[in-house]
Amino acid sequence: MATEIDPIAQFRLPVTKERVFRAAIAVADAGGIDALTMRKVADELDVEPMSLYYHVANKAAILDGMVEALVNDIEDAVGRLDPLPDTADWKTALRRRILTARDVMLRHRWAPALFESRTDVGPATMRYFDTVLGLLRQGRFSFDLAHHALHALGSRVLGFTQELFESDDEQSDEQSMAALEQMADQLPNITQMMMEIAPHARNDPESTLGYCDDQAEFEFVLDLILDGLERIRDTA
Amino acid sequence: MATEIDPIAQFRLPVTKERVFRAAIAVADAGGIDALTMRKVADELDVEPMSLYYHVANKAAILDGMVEALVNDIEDAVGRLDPLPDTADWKTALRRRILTARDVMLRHRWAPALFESRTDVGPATMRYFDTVLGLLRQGRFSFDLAHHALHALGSRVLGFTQELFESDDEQSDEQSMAALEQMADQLPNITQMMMEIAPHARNDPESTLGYCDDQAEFEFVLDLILDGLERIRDTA
DNA sequence: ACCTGAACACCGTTCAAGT
DNA sequence: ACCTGAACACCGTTCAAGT
Repeated sequence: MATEIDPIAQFRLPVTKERVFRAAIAVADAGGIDALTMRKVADELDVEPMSLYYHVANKAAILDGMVEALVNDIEDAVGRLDPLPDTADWKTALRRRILTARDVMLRHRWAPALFESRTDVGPATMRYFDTVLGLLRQGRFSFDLAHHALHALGSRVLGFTQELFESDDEQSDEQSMAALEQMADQLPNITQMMMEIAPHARNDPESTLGYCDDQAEFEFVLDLILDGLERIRDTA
Repeated sequence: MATEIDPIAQFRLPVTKERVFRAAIAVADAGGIDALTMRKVADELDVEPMSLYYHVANKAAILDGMVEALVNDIEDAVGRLDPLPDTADWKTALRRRILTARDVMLRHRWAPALFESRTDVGPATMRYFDTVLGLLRQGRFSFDLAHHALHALGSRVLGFTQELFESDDEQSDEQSMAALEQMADQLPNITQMMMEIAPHARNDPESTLGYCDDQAEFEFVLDLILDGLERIRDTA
């Protein structure tokens, strides 16, 4: 039963679920999540759009698969880290894992919004949370407090927070700064804050709202939460 | 120059920006954010789809307007609360404001995802943050710490956290529970947690992952953050 | 088993035109 | 000033058919 072989198909890698997800990630990396269409993913794989439906049920399945693929990337990145000394405590291990997750996320700016839009949690994500839960348990957290901890960390455990003030690339910082100055009388506190903690930022188009360092803020809040959890553990 | 009057139009309210936003909110309340199309919003206003473009630039402007409308709803709800005694501290005031915001959010389940997807911050939202900043300043926070505090609270200041484990209505809890049991060997910690802190939940289809109380978790984490901030303020 | 072509229903939006 | 009809480009997806 020698199956006929498509003369073009034999010169390209066969389509698989995994390759569909990776192609989708490449499309999103290149053009943002709005550019992610079935037709573009198919293009990326050198295949007709309808072929995708042989491998995945629909677009939602691709979005779910992208999330799982990125969680696997995080787990791989954590695996490549130098092993921690036996003396390392839970906070060190968890903190390092979370900042590694953040490294992965920073390479896919569209990912946070995608993660938060999904409602189905896949097996890779489940295992990720199970591992984090294990770290907390090693840190002598009760299941009850560990459960609270997962809620407290939220998406931060995967290395991101969805910033409400995220500036998109369309609107320049000069523009938002100008809009802000126009409302100065209605925003007495924000205006004063801008002047006090970042007078230099008024002409610095590099920084988000003129004065935020996302990485520093991420770590500040992360430590606030980790320290708060530790304190609760030790006083309970 | 007596303008002709459309005999149908005179029996319906004139379309305005505000009415477009309110109609969009009604559509999303009824059918979720995916059901929000220009055509459905127009239907809601008893008007042709193309008429909307006379009042708003595009769909993105409607989404931005919906966010602003909800922020105004929050501010109104806060305004309707009994005034706090003069002795009330910053934490009481901020906590109450945030839980009031949450009440509004709970009436619009699609709103959290929408809020997080927007990148332009409108004037009402700006004023909201300015007010929160004012509360922190009254609590003797430096601008620097108050700024950190806004990051630490994140979307929580508007009454929501985007739960990664949010169960959608399609997939029943029995289903996710069954999927979880099937992976039990790969999820030793989660499995044990489920058995330990919520053995009763295994047959309780009412609770999210079987044992989470969202409101209680929200308040737990809120207090964790507020207390942590207060501690930093007092030791700085 | 794997891929494709044609077609459908639906979407946001443009443009020129109506009153 | 405010609203509309026709049309366009694009989307996810179905179905029957190809090799």
